[in-house]
Amino acid sequence: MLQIQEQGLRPLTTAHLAQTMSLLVLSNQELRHRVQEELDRNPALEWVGERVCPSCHRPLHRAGPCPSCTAPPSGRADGPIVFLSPRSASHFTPRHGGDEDYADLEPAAPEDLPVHVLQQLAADLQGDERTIAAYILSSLDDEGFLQDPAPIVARAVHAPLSVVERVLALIQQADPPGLATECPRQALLVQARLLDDGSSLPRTACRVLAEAFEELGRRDYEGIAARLGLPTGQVKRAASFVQKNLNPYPARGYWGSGRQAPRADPNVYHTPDILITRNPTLPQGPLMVEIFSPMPGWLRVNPLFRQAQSSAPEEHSDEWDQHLERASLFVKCMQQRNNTMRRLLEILVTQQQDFIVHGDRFLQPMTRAKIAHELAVHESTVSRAVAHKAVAFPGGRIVPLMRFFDRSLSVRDVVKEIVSGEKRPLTDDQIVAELGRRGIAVARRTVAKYRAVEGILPARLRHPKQEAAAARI
DNA sequence: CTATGGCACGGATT
DNA sequence: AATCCGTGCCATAG
Repeated sequence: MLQIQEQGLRPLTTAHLAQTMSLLVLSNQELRHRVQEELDRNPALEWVGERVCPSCHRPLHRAGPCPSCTAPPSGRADGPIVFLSPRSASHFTPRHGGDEDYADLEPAAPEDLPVHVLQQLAADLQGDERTIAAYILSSLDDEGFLQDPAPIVARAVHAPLSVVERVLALIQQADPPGLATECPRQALLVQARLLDDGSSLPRTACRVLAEAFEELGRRDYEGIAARLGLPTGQVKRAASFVQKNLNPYPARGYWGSGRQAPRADPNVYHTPDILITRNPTLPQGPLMVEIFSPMPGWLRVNPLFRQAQSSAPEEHSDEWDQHLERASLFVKCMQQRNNTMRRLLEILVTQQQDFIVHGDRFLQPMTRAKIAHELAVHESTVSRAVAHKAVAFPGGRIVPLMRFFDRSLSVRDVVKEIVSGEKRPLTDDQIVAELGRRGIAVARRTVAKYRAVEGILPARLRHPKQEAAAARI
Protein backbone atom coordinates (compact mmCIF):
# COMPACT_ATOMS: atom_id res chain seq x y z
CA MET A 1 0.00 0.00 0.00
CA LEU A 2 2.63 2.46 1.05
CA GLN A 3 4.74 1.53 -1.92
CA ILE A 4 1.88 1.95 -4.29
CA GLN A 5 1.11 5.41 -3.10
CA GLU A 6 4.73 6.34 -3.38
CA GLN A 7 4.54 5.35 -7.00
CA GLY A 8 1.90 7.98 -7.47
CA LEU A 9 -0.86 5.60 -8.47
CA ARG A 10 -4.48 6.14 -7.64
CA PRO A 11 -5.95 4.41 -4.66
CA LEU A 12 -7.22 0.93 -5.31
CA THR A 13 -10.80 0.08 -5.86
CA THR A 14 -11.97 -3.48 -5.74
CA ALA A 15 -12.67 -3.49 -9.46
CA HIS A 16 -9.23 -2.16 -10.10
CA LEU A 17 -7.68 -4.75 -7.86
CA ALA A 18 -9.60 -7.64 -9.35
CA GLN A 19 -8.74 -6.70 -12.88
CA THR A 20 -5.11 -6.05 -12.07
CA MET A 21 -4.90 -9.52 -10.62
CA SER A 22 -6.48 -11.05 -13.66
CA LEU A 23 -3.95 -9.27 -15.85
CA LEU A 24 -1.05 -10.15 -13.63
CA VAL A 25 -1.33 -13.89 -14.12
CA LEU A 26 -1.19 -13.57 -17.86
CA SER A 27 1.98 -14.15 -19.79
CA ASN A 28 2.97 -11.57 -22.31
CA GLN A 29 1.43 -13.57 -25.09
CA GLU A 30 -1.82 -14.02 -23.31
CA LEU A 31 -1.83 -10.39 -22.39
CA ARG A 32 -1.48 -9.46 -26.01
CA HIS A 33 -4.78 -11.15 -26.76
CA ARG A 34 -6.43 -9.56 -23.79
CA VAL A 35 -5.29 -6.09 -24.77
CA GLN A 36 -6.29 -6.60 -28.35
CA GLU A 37 -9.71 -7.67 -27.24
CA GLU A 38 -10.09 -4.59 -25.13
CA LEU A 39 -8.89 -2.34 -27.92
CA ASP A 40 -11.39 -3.84 -30.32
CA ARG A 41 -14.20 -3.30 -27.92
CA ASN A 42 -13.39 0.11 -26.55
CA PRO A 43 -12.86 3.10 -28.84
CA ALA A 44 -11.61 5.21 -25.96
CA LEU A 45 -8.47 3.07 -25.72
CA GLU A 46 -5.53 3.69 -27.95
CA TRP A 47 -2.37 1.83 -28.70
CA VAL A 48 0.53 4.14 -29.43
CA GLY A 49 3.44 2.90 -31.48
CA GLU A 50 7.01 2.57 -30.48
CA ARG A 51 9.48 5.40 -30.06
CA VAL A 52 13.20 5.17 -30.04
CA CYS A 53 15.71 6.97 -27.89
CA PRO A 54 17.62 9.36 -30.15
CA SER A 55 20.95 8.75 -28.47
CA CYS A 56 21.09 5.02 -27.78
CA HIS A 57 18.43 3.87 -30.24
CA ARG A 58 16.81 1.74 -27.65
CA PRO A 59 13.04 1.89 -27.59
CA LEU A 60 11.61 4.53 -25.37
CA HIS A 61 8.71 4.18 -23.04
CA ARG A 62 6.62 7.34 -22.93
CA ALA A 63 8.24 10.70 -22.56
CA GLY A 64 11.10 11.51 -20.24
CA PRO A 65 14.69 10.36 -20.01
CA CYS A 66 15.74 7.11 -21.61
CA PRO A 67 16.11 4.47 -18.92
CA SER A 68 18.96 2.84 -20.80
CA CYS A 69 21.02 5.97 -20.87
CA THR A 70 20.45 7.21 -17.38
CA ALA A 71 21.44 5.74 -14.07
CA PRO A 72 18.77 4.31 -11.82
CA PRO A 73 16.70 7.19 -10.50
CA SER A 74 17.15 6.28 -6.89
CA GLY A 75 18.28 3.45 -4.71
CA ARG A 76 21.55 1.61 -4.84
CA ALA A 77 23.87 2.51 -7.61
CA ASP A 78 24.94 -1.10 -8.03
CA GLY A 79 21.40 -2.34 -8.31
CA PRO A 80 19.93 -3.47 -11.59
CA ILE A 81 18.17 -1.08 -13.91
CA VAL A 82 14.67 -2.35 -14.36
CA PHE A 83 12.51 -0.78 -16.96
CA LEU A 84 9.39 -1.41 -18.94
CA SER A 85 10.04 -1.68 -22.59
CA PRO A 86 7.63 -0.79 -25.35
CA ARG A 87 9.28 -3.53 -27.35
CA SER A 88 7.39 -6.75 -27.65
CA ALA A 89 9.13 -10.06 -27.37
CA SER A 90 8.69 -10.77 -31.05
CA HIS A 91 11.58 -8.38 -31.57
CA PHE A 92 13.66 -10.62 -29.43
CA THR A 93 16.41 -12.48 -31.17
CA PRO A 94 17.85 -15.13 -28.93
CA ARG A 95 21.54 -15.63 -28.57
CA HIS A 96 23.33 -18.54 -27.10
CA GLY A 97 25.87 -18.55 -24.38
CA GLY A 98 28.00 -21.58 -24.97
CA ASP A 99 27.16 -25.05 -23.88
CA GLU A 100 24.66 -24.15 -21.22
CA ASP A 101 21.18 -25.38 -21.54
CA TYR A 102 19.10 -22.92 -23.38
CA ALA A 103 15.50 -23.26 -22.53
CA ASP A 104 13.43 -25.80 -20.77
CA LEU A 105 10.01 -24.44 -20.24
CA GLU A 106 6.75 -26.08 -19.87
CA PRO A 107 4.82 -25.70 -23.05
CA ALA A 108 2.75 -22.55 -23.17
CA ALA A 109 -0.91 -22.83 -22.54
CA PRO A 110 -2.68 -24.26 -25.54
CA GLU A 111 -4.20 -21.64 -27.73
CA ASP A 112 -5.26 -21.27 -31.26
CA LEU A 113 -2.03 -21.54 -33.15
CA PRO A 114 -3.12 -19.90 -36.42
CA VAL A 115 -4.48 -16.92 -34.54
CA HIS A 116 -1.38 -16.68 -32.45
CA VAL A 117 0.83 -16.52 -35.51
CA LEU A 118 -1.43 -14.23 -37.50
CA GLN A 119 -1.43 -11.69 -34.75
CA GLN A 120 2.31 -11.53 -34.73
CA LEU A 121 2.40 -11.03 -38.45
CA ALA A 122 -0.47 -8.61 -38.67
CA ALA A 123 1.78 -5.65 -39.26
CA ASP A 124 3.90 -7.33 -41.90
CA LEU A 125 1.14 -8.69 -44.04
CA GLN A 126 -1.12 -6.80 -46.34
CA GLY A 127 -4.26 -7.66 -48.21
CA ASP A 128 -3.98 -10.99 -49.92
CA GLU A 129 -1.00 -12.02 -47.87
CA ARG A 130 -3.19 -12.33 -44.83
CA THR A 131 -5.45 -14.74 -46.62
CA ILE A 132 -2.51 -16.73 -47.85
CA ALA A 133 -1.03 -16.88 -44.37
CA ALA A 134 -4.36 -18.01 -42.98
CA TYR A 135 -4.63 -20.68 -45.65
CA ILE A 136 -1.15 -21.97 -44.96
CA LEU A 137 -1.67 -22.03 -41.22
CA SER A 138 -4.93 -23.89 -41.50
CA SER A 139 -3.44 -26.47 -43.81
CA LEU A 140 -0.62 -27.49 -41.49
CA ASP A 141 -0.63 -30.99 -40.13
CA ASP A 142 -0.66 -31.82 -36.45
CA GLU A 143 3.07 -31.41 -36.10
CA GLY A 144 3.02 -27.98 -37.68
CA PHE A 145 4.45 -29.08 -41.00
CA LEU A 146 3.44 -28.03 -44.44
CA GLN A 147 1.41 -30.68 -46.20
CA ASP A 148 2.07 -29.35 -49.68
CA PRO A 149 5.20 -27.62 -50.93
CA ALA A 150 5.09 -23.94 -51.80
CA PRO A 151 4.27 -24.25 -55.53
CA ILE A 152 1.14 -26.27 -54.79
CA VAL A 153 0.06 -23.77 -52.16
CA ALA A 154 0.61 -21.01 -54.70
CA ARG A 155 -1.69 -22.72 -57.15
CA ALA A 156 -4.32 -23.35 -54.49
CA VAL A 157 -4.52 -19.70 -53.47
CA HIS A 158 -4.01 -18.31 -56.96
CA ALA A 159 -1.02 -16.27 -55.96
CA PRO A 160 2.49 -15.88 -57.36
CA LEU A 161 5.02 -18.29 -55.95
CA SER A 162 7.23 -15.43 -54.80
CA VAL A 163 4.48 -14.03 -52.60
CA VAL A 164 3.74 -17.41 -51.08
CA GLU A 165 7.40 -17.88 -50.36
CA ARG A 166 7.62 -14.52 -48.67
CA VAL A 167 4.65 -15.32 -46.45
CA LEU A 168 6.09 -18.73 -45.67
CA ALA A 169 9.38 -17.20 -44.64
CA LEU A 170 7.57 -14.82 -42.30
CA ILE A 171 5.57 -17.61 -40.71
CA GLN A 172 8.64 -19.72 -40.25
CA GLN A 173 10.43 -16.98 -38.37
CA ALA A 174 7.53 -16.10 -36.16
CA ASP A 175 6.91 -17.80 -32.88
CA PRO A 176 6.98 -20.80 -32.67
CA PRO A 177 10.00 -20.75 -34.94
CA GLY A 178 10.22 -23.32 -37.69
CA LEU A 179 6.50 -23.65 -38.15
CA ALA A 180 5.24 -24.34 -41.65
CA THR A 181 8.38 -26.06 -42.82
CA GLU A 182 8.21 -29.37 -44.60
CA CYS A 183 10.10 -31.64 -42.26
CA PRO A 184 12.01 -31.67 -38.99
CA ARG A 185 15.23 -31.00 -40.82
CA GLN A 186 13.94 -27.76 -42.29
CA ALA A 187 12.36 -26.73 -39.02
CA LEU A 188 15.64 -27.22 -37.20
CA LEU A 189 17.49 -25.36 -39.88
CA VAL A 190 15.22 -22.35 -39.64
CA GLN A 191 15.55 -22.31 -35.87
CA ALA A 192 19.31 -22.65 -36.04
CA ARG A 193 19.52 -19.69 -38.40
CA LEU A 194 17.40 -17.62 -36.06
CA LEU A 195 19.78 -18.41 -33.25
CA ASP A 196 22.77 -17.59 -35.41
CA ASP A 197 24.51 -14.66 -33.86
CA GLY A 198 27.65 -15.01 -35.86
CA SER A 199 29.43 -17.21 -33.37
CA SER A 200 30.65 -20.60 -34.35
CA LEU A 201 28.26 -22.90 -32.55
CA PRO A 202 25.02 -22.06 -34.38
CA ARG A 203 27.02 -21.82 -37.60
CA THR A 204 28.29 -25.33 -37.19
CA ALA A 205 24.84 -26.50 -36.23
CA CYS A 206 23.48 -25.03 -39.45
CA ARG A 207 26.09 -26.78 -41.53
CA VAL A 208 25.56 -30.10 -39.85
CA LEU A 209 21.81 -29.86 -40.25
CA ALA A 210 22.06 -28.82 -43.86
CA GLU A 211 24.71 -31.22 -44.98
CA ALA A 212 24.64 -34.18 -42.65
CA PHE A 213 21.18 -34.59 -41.21
CA GLU A 214 21.11 -38.34 -41.74
CA GLU A 215 24.33 -38.88 -39.85
CA LEU A 216 23.15 -36.59 -37.09
CA GLY A 217 20.14 -38.81 -36.58
CA ARG A 218 22.43 -41.79 -36.26
CA ARG A 219 24.78 -39.82 -34.03
CA ASP A 220 27.63 -40.66 -36.33
CA TYR A 221 29.69 -37.71 -35.18
CA GLU A 222 32.97 -39.04 -36.48
CA GLY A 223 31.45 -39.47 -39.91
CA ILE A 224 30.10 -35.94 -39.92
CA ALA A 225 33.37 -34.52 -38.71
CA ALA A 226 35.27 -36.31 -41.42
CA ARG A 227 32.92 -35.25 -44.16
CA LEU A 228 32.67 -31.61 -43.19
CA GLY A 229 36.28 -31.33 -42.19
CA LEU A 230 35.53 -30.30 -38.62
CA PRO A 231 36.90 -31.47 -35.27
CA THR A 232 34.72 -34.17 -33.73
CA GLY A 233 34.37 -32.18 -30.53
CA GLN A 234 32.88 -29.27 -32.41
CA VAL A 235 30.40 -31.54 -34.13
CA LYS A 236 29.39 -33.02 -30.80
CA ARG A 237 28.87 -29.59 -29.33
CA ALA A 238 26.78 -28.60 -32.31
CA ALA A 239 24.70 -31.75 -31.92
CA SER A 240 24.12 -31.03 -28.28
CA PHE A 241 23.22 -27.46 -29.17
CA VAL A 242 20.64 -28.73 -31.60
CA GLN A 243 19.26 -31.19 -29.15
CA LYS A 244 19.02 -28.71 -26.34
CA ASN A 245 17.83 -25.60 -28.07
CA LEU A 246 15.88 -26.59 -31.10
CA ASN A 247 12.59 -28.31 -31.54
CA PRO A 248 12.07 -30.55 -34.53
CA TYR A 249 8.29 -30.44 -34.14
CA PRO A 250 7.47 -26.75 -33.80
CA ALA A 251 3.77 -27.14 -33.17
CA ARG A 252 4.07 -29.56 -30.31
CA GLY A 253 5.16 -27.07 -27.73
CA TYR A 254 2.15 -24.97 -28.48
CA TRP A 255 -0.47 -27.57 -28.52
CA GLY A 256 1.11 -29.18 -25.54
CA SER A 257 -0.66 -32.31 -26.65
CA GLY A 258 0.11 -35.18 -24.38
CA ARG A 259 0.64 -37.47 -27.32
CA GLN A 260 4.37 -37.29 -26.83
CA ALA A 261 6.06 -38.39 -23.69
CA PRO A 262 6.67 -35.20 -21.76
CA ARG A 263 10.37 -35.92 -21.73
CA ALA A 264 10.58 -35.82 -25.47
CA ASP A 265 10.24 -32.09 -25.78
CA PRO A 266 11.12 -30.17 -22.69
CA ASN A 267 13.39 -28.27 -25.04
CA VAL A 268 10.72 -26.18 -26.60
CA TYR A 269 11.96 -22.77 -27.28
CA HIS A 270 9.85 -20.10 -25.65
CA THR A 271 9.56 -16.41 -26.16
CA PRO A 272 10.58 -14.61 -23.00
CA ASP A 273 8.51 -12.03 -21.17
CA ILE A 274 11.55 -10.43 -19.64
CA LEU A 275 15.05 -9.88 -20.95
CA ILE A 276 18.08 -9.42 -18.75
CA THR A 277 21.20 -8.10 -20.41
CA ARG A 278 24.40 -6.35 -19.60
CA ASN A 279 24.97 -2.87 -20.80
CA PRO A 280 27.33 -3.43 -23.71
CA THR A 281 29.15 -0.20 -23.09
CA LEU A 282 29.51 -1.00 -19.42
CA PRO A 283 30.13 -4.75 -19.19
CA GLN A 284 30.66 -4.68 -15.47
CA GLY A 285 27.85 -2.26 -14.86
CA PRO A 286 24.43 -3.02 -13.52
CA LEU A 287 22.20 -5.55 -15.21
CA MET A 288 19.56 -4.21 -17.50
CA VAL A 289 16.18 -5.75 -16.98
CA GLU A 290 13.74 -5.17 -19.77
CA ILE A 291 10.13 -6.11 -19.28
CA PHE A 292 8.60 -6.66 -22.67
CA SER A 293 5.37 -5.10 -23.74
CA PRO A 294 2.71 -7.36 -25.19
CA MET A 295 2.87 -5.40 -28.44
CA PRO A 296 5.36 -2.79 -29.60
CA GLY A 297 4.25 0.48 -28.10
CA TRP A 298 2.08 1.34 -25.15
CA LEU A 299 -1.48 1.80 -24.11
CA ARG A 300 -3.30 4.98 -23.17
CA VAL A 301 -6.69 6.58 -23.11
CA ASN A 302 -7.23 8.18 -26.47
CA PRO A 303 -6.89 11.94 -25.83
CA LEU A 304 -8.97 12.75 -28.89
CA PHE A 305 -11.79 10.62 -27.62
CA ARG A 306 -11.64 12.32 -24.27
CA GLN A 307 -11.69 15.69 -25.92
CA ALA A 308 -14.59 14.72 -28.11
CA GLN A 309 -16.53 13.42 -25.17
CA SER A 310 -17.44 16.87 -23.88
CA SER A 311 -19.09 17.65 -27.17
CA ALA A 312 -20.62 14.24 -27.56
CA PRO A 313 -24.06 13.94 -29.03
CA GLU A 314 -26.65 13.73 -26.28
CA GLU A 315 -27.77 10.20 -26.99
CA HIS A 316 -24.22 8.82 -26.84
CA SER A 317 -23.02 10.75 -23.85
CA ASP A 318 -23.59 7.98 -21.33
CA GLU A 319 -22.14 5.36 -23.54
CA TRP A 320 -19.00 7.41 -24.13
CA ASP A 321 -18.69 8.06 -20.44
CA GLN A 322 -18.66 4.36 -19.85
CA HIS A 323 -16.06 3.82 -22.52
CA LEU A 324 -13.84 6.43 -20.99
CA GLU A 325 -14.23 5.06 -17.54
CA ARG A 326 -13.57 1.55 -18.66
CA ALA A 327 -10.57 2.64 -20.68
CA SER A 328 -8.96 4.54 -17.86
CA LEU A 329 -9.57 1.63 -15.52
CA PHE A 330 -7.93 -0.71 -17.97
CA VAL A 331 -4.96 1.58 -18.39
CA LYS A 332 -4.58 1.86 -14.65
CA CYS A 333 -4.67 -1.88 -14.34
CA MET A 334 -1.99 -2.24 -16.95
CA GLN A 335 0.11 0.30 -15.12
CA GLN A 336 -0.47 -1.54 -11.90
CA ARG A 337 0.55 -4.79 -13.50
CA ASN A 338 3.65 -3.21 -14.98
CA ASN A 339 4.49 -1.65 -11.70
CA THR A 340 4.19 -4.91 -9.83
CA MET A 341 6.29 -6.72 -12.39
CA ARG A 342 8.92 -4.01 -12.27
CA ARG A 343 9.19 -4.04 -8.52
CA LEU A 344 9.22 -7.80 -8.43
CA LEU A 345 12.02 -8.01 -10.95
CA GLU A 346 13.96 -5.38 -9.08
CA ILE A 347 13.95 -7.51 -5.96
CA LEU A 348 14.58 -10.74 -7.80
CA VAL A 349 17.49 -9.45 -9.82
CA THR A 350 19.05 -7.64 -6.90
CA GLN A 351 18.96 -10.67 -4.67
CA GLN A 352 19.84 -13.26 -7.27
CA GLN A 353 22.47 -11.50 -9.30
CA ASP A 354 24.93 -14.31 -8.84
CA PHE A 355 22.38 -16.82 -10.00
CA ILE A 356 21.73 -14.83 -13.14
CA VAL A 357 25.36 -14.20 -13.92
CA HIS A 358 27.09 -17.31 -12.64
CA GLY A 359 24.50 -20.02 -12.97
CA ASP A 360 22.22 -22.35 -11.12
CA ARG A 361 24.72 -23.05 -8.37
CA PHE A 362 24.24 -19.60 -6.94
CA LEU A 363 20.50 -19.55 -6.63
CA GLN A 364 19.70 -18.62 -3.08
CA PRO A 365 16.60 -20.18 -1.64
CA MET A 366 13.77 -17.70 -1.49
CA THR A 367 10.07 -18.09 -0.97
CA ARG A 368 7.20 -16.21 -2.48
CA ALA A 369 6.08 -15.30 1.01
CA LYS A 370 9.32 -13.49 1.77
CA ILE A 371 9.20 -11.55 -1.47
CA ALA A 372 5.56 -10.71 -0.88
CA HIS A 373 6.54 -9.24 2.45
CA GLU A 374 9.27 -7.11 0.93
CA LEU A 375 6.95 -5.88 -1.77
CA ALA A 376 4.15 -5.32 0.70
CA VAL A 377 1.71 -7.29 -1.39
CA HIS A 378 -0.20 -10.47 -0.76
CA GLU A 379 1.68 -13.64 -1.55
CA SER A 380 -0.90 -14.70 -4.04
CA THR A 381 0.04 -11.59 -5.96
CA VAL A 382 3.60 -12.79 -6.16
CA SER A 383 2.39 -16.19 -7.27
CA ARG A 384 0.41 -14.65 -10.06
CA ALA A 385 3.25 -12.41 -11.12
CA VAL A 386 5.62 -15.33 -11.29
CA ALA A 387 3.26 -17.64 -13.14
CA HIS A 388 3.42 -18.23 -16.89
CA LYS A 389 6.40 -15.95 -17.41
CA ALA A 390 9.79 -16.62 -18.90
CA VAL A 391 12.97 -14.64 -18.54
CA ALA A 392 16.01 -14.58 -20.83
CA PHE A 393 19.36 -14.33 -19.07
CA PRO A 394 22.44 -12.54 -20.40
CA GLY A 395 23.96 -15.86 -21.45
CA GLY A 396 20.91 -16.54 -23.53
CA ARG A 397 19.33 -19.11 -21.31
CA ILE A 398 15.59 -18.82 -21.08
CA VAL A 399 14.06 -20.03 -17.87
CA PRO A 400 10.67 -19.78 -16.29
CA LEU A 401 10.42 -17.02 -13.75
CA MET A 402 9.33 -19.71 -11.36
CA ARG A 403 12.91 -21.00 -11.41
CA PHE A 404 13.85 -18.27 -8.97
CA PHE A 405 11.82 -20.11 -6.38
CA ASP A 406 13.19 -23.58 -7.00
CA ARG A 407 14.32 -24.74 -3.62
CA SER A 408 16.69 -27.43 -4.74
CA LEU A 409 18.16 -26.03 -7.92
CA SER A 410 21.59 -25.25 -6.58
CA VAL A 411 21.95 -28.64 -4.92
CA ARG A 412 20.87 -30.38 -8.08
CA ASP A 413 23.49 -28.40 -9.91
CA VAL A 414 26.15 -29.66 -7.53
CA VAL A 415 24.89 -33.20 -8.03
CA LYS A 416 25.21 -32.75 -11.75
CA GLU A 417 28.76 -31.57 -11.31
CA ILE A 418 29.67 -34.48 -9.08
CA VAL A 419 28.26 -36.96 -11.52
CA SER A 420 29.85 -35.42 -14.55
CA GLY A 421 33.20 -35.31 -12.80
CA GLU A 422 33.05 -38.80 -11.38
CA LYS A 423 35.73 -41.28 -12.23
CA ARG A 424 33.63 -44.35 -11.68
CA PRO A 425 29.85 -44.22 -11.32
CA LEU A 426 29.03 -43.14 -7.80
CA THR A 427 26.09 -44.64 -5.97
CA ASP A 428 23.53 -42.38 -4.39
CA ASP A 429 25.04 -43.00 -0.97
CA GLN A 430 28.44 -41.96 -2.22
CA ILE A 431 26.96 -38.84 -3.70
CA VAL A 432 25.36 -38.07 -0.35
CA ALA A 433 28.80 -38.37 1.24
CA GLU A 434 30.36 -36.12 -1.37
CA LEU A 435 27.65 -33.55 -0.84
CA GLY A 436 28.25 -33.76 2.87
CA ARG A 437 31.90 -32.97 2.28
CA ARG A 438 30.77 -29.82 0.54
CA GLY A 439 28.55 -28.87 3.42
CA ILE A 440 25.25 -29.95 1.95
CA ALA A 441 23.15 -32.31 4.03
CA VAL A 442 20.54 -34.33 2.17
CA ALA A 443 19.14 -37.81 2.47
CA ARG A 444 19.99 -40.57 0.09
CA ARG A 445 16.45 -40.79 -1.14
CA THR A 446 16.57 -37.13 -2.05
CA VAL A 447 19.62 -37.57 -4.22
CA ALA A 448 17.73 -40.26 -6.09
CA LYS A 449 14.92 -37.82 -6.76
CA TYR A 450 17.33 -35.15 -7.94
CA ARG A 451 18.87 -37.62 -10.30
CA ALA A 452 15.44 -38.39 -11.61
CA VAL A 453 14.49 -34.80 -12.35
CA GLU A 454 17.86 -34.15 -13.95
CA GLY A 455 17.53 -37.23 -16.09
CA ILE A 456 20.68 -38.84 -14.65
CA LEU A 457 20.69 -42.60 -14.85
CA PRO A 458 21.33 -44.75 -11.77
CA ALA A 459 24.96 -45.60 -11.12
CA ARG A 460 24.59 -49.12 -12.37
CA LEU A 461 23.53 -47.91 -15.79
CA ARG A 462 26.03 -45.09 -16.01
CA HIS A 463 29.16 -46.10 -17.76
CA PRO A 464 32.32 -44.06 -17.42
CA LYS A 465 33.14 -44.92 -21.02
CA GLN A 466 30.29 -43.62 -23.10
CA GLU A 467 28.73 -40.24 -22.70
CA ALA A 468 25.04 -40.46 -21.96
CA ALA A 469 24.66 -36.92 -23.16
CA ALA A 470 23.24 -37.08 -26.65
CA ALA A 471 19.96 -38.80 -26.14
CA ARG A 472 17.27 -38.39 -28.77
CA ILE A 473 17.08 -35.65 -31.27
C1' DC B 1 23.34 -58.06 0.34
C1' DT B 2 23.27 -53.49 -2.03
C1' DA B 3 21.30 -49.94 -4.82
C1' DT B 4 17.00 -48.01 -6.36
C1' DG B 5 12.40 -46.81 -7.07
C1' DG B 6 7.45 -46.66 -5.15
C1' DC B 7 4.43 -45.19 -1.67
C1' DA B 8 3.12 -42.45 1.84
C1' DC B 9 3.61 -39.21 5.66
C1' DG B 10 4.45 -34.66 7.76
C1' DG B 11 5.85 -30.20 7.39
C1' DA B 12 6.42 -26.18 4.63
C1' DT B 13 4.69 -23.32 0.90
C1' DT B 14 1.25 -21.36 -1.95
C1' DA C 1 -7.45 -26.07 1.52
C1' DA C 2 -4.38 -27.77 -1.86
C1' DT C 3 0.11 -28.67 -3.34
C1' DC C 4 4.95 -29.45 -3.17
C1' DC C 5 9.05 -31.40 -1.15
C1' DG C 6 12.23 -34.09 1.62
C1' DT C 7 12.43 -38.26 3.78
C1' DG C 8 11.75 -42.96 5.85
C1' DC C 9 10.27 -47.55 5.06
C1' DC C 10 9.81 -51.43 2.24
C1' DA C 11 9.70 -54.29 -1.91
C1' DT C 12 12.33 -55.61 -5.69
C1' DA C 13 15.99 -56.13 -9.11
C1' DG C 14 20.53 -57.26 -9.83
